[in-house]
Amino acid sequence: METTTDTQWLGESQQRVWRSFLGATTLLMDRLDRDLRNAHDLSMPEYEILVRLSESPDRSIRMAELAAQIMHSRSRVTHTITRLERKGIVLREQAASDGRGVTAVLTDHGFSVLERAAHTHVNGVRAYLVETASPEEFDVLGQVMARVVSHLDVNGTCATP
Amino acid sequence: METTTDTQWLGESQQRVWRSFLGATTLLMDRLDRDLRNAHDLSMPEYEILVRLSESPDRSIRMAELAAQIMHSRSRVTHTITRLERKGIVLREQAASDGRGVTAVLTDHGFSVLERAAHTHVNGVRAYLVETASPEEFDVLGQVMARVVSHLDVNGTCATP
DNA sequence: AGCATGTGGTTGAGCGTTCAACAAACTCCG
DNA sequence: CGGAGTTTGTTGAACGCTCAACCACATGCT
Repeated sequence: METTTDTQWLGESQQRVWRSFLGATTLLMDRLDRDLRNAHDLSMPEYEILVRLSESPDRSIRMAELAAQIMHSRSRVTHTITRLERKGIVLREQAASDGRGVTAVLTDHGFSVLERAAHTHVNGVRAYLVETASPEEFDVLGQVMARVVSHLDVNGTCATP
Repeated sequence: METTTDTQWLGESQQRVWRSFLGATTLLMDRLDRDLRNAHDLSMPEYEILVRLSESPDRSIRMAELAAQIMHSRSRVTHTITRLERKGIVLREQAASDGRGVTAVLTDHGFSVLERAAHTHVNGVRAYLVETASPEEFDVLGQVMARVVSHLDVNGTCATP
């Protein structure tokens, strides 16, 4: 572990950046989530899943792959898919070729929910994030975030407790 | 609201940035939280509160002010402080001069918990975020995040449902 | 003073997440 | 083949957060 004094503390300005980052992500995620819920009865995690499914051949993805794509635990995806299934937005299918495999499939109803929700979401992302940065700044943001991901997402699989 | 077609979708590269951002924040927050919990039985939200209290005169802040600083709802802060109180890390005091006011106070024990936890947290922030960016990039990050906050945090008060 | 409105803080129910434990199916090597 | 070890997905309890309702005090208007 760490002894009592060998830590390199954050400087004044680094701290300011870090606190802005914390505040911004809190406000941003809360807001996007709330917007989606109010307008379409859909949470952000649910929305992310719909997006991935809709982009995939057959509108279906295996549970583990889905979890990896959105960086959620397998357990979390199980629960989320269960809720989505109850709403008739998604359904489960046995994966051919692997007895354990389960693939989530987007229903037609689910797709139409997504089509409507996407407007709300994208407008939010634009207004709350994209518009606050110049294209150059936005690129920098992307590069840094990508590095954070590849650094933290060892072996492409999220927290598997 | 929005009609069916007037939405300006995100371009290929904007989408990549946005997804990196989502993934990075998910992984980053999860990891910092887990590190703190494993080493010090403290969640990120709890830690944030301790930091603010420790920086404040008398190591005490009023509930609403605390909520505003860390961008959480008043209700959320109430719950978090209740848990911290049970752990003996914080205690509640009636605010003089306002019959309704309650201020949270950091106990000595709480302060010593914070002293130890800070190492873990700061090392994490450095390793997972600061080190992945050049100083210039990090500044850009800070500027953009600060703008997001001031844009979303109208009236300095978080989501008051 | 007296009533309306606003603010500070709490409460409890319900939802969503984590975590640890588990079962079933796959892999691979002796 | 057969059994150890891994991967996939689920489960249920415990925890944390949100939301709406609420009480108590404060403020402002007439």
